[in-house]
Amino acid sequence: MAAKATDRRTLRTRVLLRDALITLILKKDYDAITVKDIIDQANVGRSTFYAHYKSKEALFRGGFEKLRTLLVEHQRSALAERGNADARRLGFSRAMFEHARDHTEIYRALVRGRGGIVALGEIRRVLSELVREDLTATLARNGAGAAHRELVVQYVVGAFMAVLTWWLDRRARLPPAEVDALFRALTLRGIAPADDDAP
Amino acid sequence: MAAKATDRRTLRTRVLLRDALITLILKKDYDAITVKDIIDQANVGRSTFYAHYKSKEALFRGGFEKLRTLLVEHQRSALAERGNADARRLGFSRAMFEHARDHTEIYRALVRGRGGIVALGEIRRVLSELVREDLTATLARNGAGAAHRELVVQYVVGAFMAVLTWWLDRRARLPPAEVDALFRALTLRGIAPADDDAP
DNA sequence: CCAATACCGGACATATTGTCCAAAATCTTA
DNA sequence: TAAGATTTTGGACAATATGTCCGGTATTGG
Repeated sequence: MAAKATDRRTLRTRVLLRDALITLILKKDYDAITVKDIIDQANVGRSTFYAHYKSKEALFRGGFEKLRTLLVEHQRSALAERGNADARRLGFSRAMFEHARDHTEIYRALVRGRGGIVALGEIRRVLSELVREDLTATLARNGAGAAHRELVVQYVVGAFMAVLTWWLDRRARLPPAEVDALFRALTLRGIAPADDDAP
Repeated sequence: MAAKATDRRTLRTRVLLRDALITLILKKDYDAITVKDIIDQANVGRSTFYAHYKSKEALFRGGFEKLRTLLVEHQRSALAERGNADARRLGFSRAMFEHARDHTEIYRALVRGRGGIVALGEIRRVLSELVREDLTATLARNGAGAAHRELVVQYVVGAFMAVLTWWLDRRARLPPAEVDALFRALTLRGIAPADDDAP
């Protein structure tokens, strides 16, 4: 692996490779993309590619680092808020929807086909971390549901991923704020919220 | 493609191939399995494989058909039962967990790794219908959340699939009744259930 | 300026895919 | 049961992908 991440040549190469992969993903199925495609598109030598990434997947996965950082930040600031309890929960949700809306093209490309498996898996991994944090922070006091906390983590993340992909499939018509609100309501209070007798 | 599905040789070969794939899936990652692996395991000629299936995927999908039929039948009989109203809410849940437990081997083989995407996709499709019915039946009166009912469907199914796979990954240790109860509680009341003052 | 380092580019061994064939084995049915 | 139909075999085949390696060249940081 090319060690120093500060060398201009290193940075240049990595950007070229990532951009090339994104370009290709928008054009064809993730599975159909070969290392050769990538280095041709990026104008980079084959050995250079392997000097930076072990495989196509490694390159692909690396692209999610920024997203992870973004979501972690939002989660942290949400947890730090002093508002009502609900506002502190699920701090990643809103940011995630907004990020997806701001990069609809690439997200939609990511979600479809085989690449979606890797992409969604990666997002799922990041979100699981955050939800785990959330639960640890907010459920710390009542040891009640702590027994199967991991089940809850999977439940929440699974639900979120489903809503996210549904939303993307629907071309992200609903405003992020709205989907976010719906998701939060469902997650925090369930699908049968106080069967209010309101007409 | 070998035409006649009644020829003993044909049937024998297909069974051999499907069994071989299942055996291999239990041993290694779906992605890592090659056609060669399969025909070696099945003791079948390479050309024979391609006489029956276009690809590894085709074989995988075909093998899943049986499970799908089985699942639908199970759901039918579950729906036909006469229970009180509460029991019919999310009625698929309990039956699904029990069915999964009764066929743990196959489920785990299908669900694990990336090969599971295809299988889970089918299950997801079936469940979506059931949940849609559920919501239509129980939320019919209050037109409130009807606007984005499909979002709720995806939410519930996504959450359920996540719990199911988590449960399977954990070797289905928890009794079906217990997972079912947890899932229902989360879905109907949310993860922050009325912060009951109970100690 | 110059030593360090990253890139090139192409060769290389290896592996996988999917197709093809003629001969042998097996099946169906008359 | 015999014969005609069908399937399996086993290996050869081209095409393509992967991952490693090297000497030579270009760029960089100090």
